[in-house]
Amino acid sequence: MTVDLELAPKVKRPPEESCCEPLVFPDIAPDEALRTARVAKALGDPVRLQLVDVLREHAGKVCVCELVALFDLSQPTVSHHLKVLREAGIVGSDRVGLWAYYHVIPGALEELSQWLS
Amino acid sequence: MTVDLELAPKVKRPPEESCCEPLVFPDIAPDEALRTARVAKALGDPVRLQLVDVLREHAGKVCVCELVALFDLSQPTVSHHLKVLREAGIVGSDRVGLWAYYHVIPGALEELSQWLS
DNA sequence: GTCATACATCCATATTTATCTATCTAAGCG
DNA sequence: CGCTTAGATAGATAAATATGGATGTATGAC
Repeated sequence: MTVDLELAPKVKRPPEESCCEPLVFPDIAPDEALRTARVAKALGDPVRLQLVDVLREHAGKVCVCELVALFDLSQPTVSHHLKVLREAGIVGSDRVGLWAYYHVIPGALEELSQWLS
Repeated sequence: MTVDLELAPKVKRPPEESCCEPLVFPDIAPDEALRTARVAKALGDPVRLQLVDVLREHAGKVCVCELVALFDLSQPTVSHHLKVLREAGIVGSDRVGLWAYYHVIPGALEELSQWLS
């Protein structure tokens, strides 16, 4: 994940005759694009999308062992997907004894959701 | 992108004593999860997100040369990103003479948007 | 016809990612 | 203390991805 958005300087425009509307720029701010894309990227895997789907309904009530049982994947792989979601700021976890309970962080999906609307 | 969702058979449950709510499943259907994740994945890059952002406002009015000028990226790289968006069913293109005009396909973001709400 | 232009495709490369096995850590139990 | 169990981490590997240079393919101008 590059932090540089690679946006060209806004002054640099092609001097050619217009083939289309000139001076077009994204409406979204570069840093918002970065944050929104990061969330979308984390959701861009069917396993992770389903994990979030489960956690939205059963926040704080489902331990990881239950999440692992949902998929035909190894425990470390599910743990990896949870880590990706954690690093994207989408989920958080609480440890209670031996078990870890994950939840969707409130508002974590808000920016993406807003942008889509 | 694996087509197999790796969902475990729903009958297989851990026989151990309950550490959490048993019999939890995603609310989302596996095929919908696959489609939604595919769209999210395509949006999971700041360049592509900004491309879609521009096309939402200037659909059919911006040629690729203008899109290339927006970023500090080569033309083949922008073309690659547009292809990813095309293959995800998010954008379409029309050629007019030498130029190609892209647009966001109506409803392409609907399923993801709905799921997020 | 030749030439230039806009865009796509091909090819190579460096980086990232998904997955597993093996291992580690922390907590609970005896 | 040792043993077990839940979960995270480490390491390895195969696959996917981002990027750019070179090339191909139309189209339009001449």
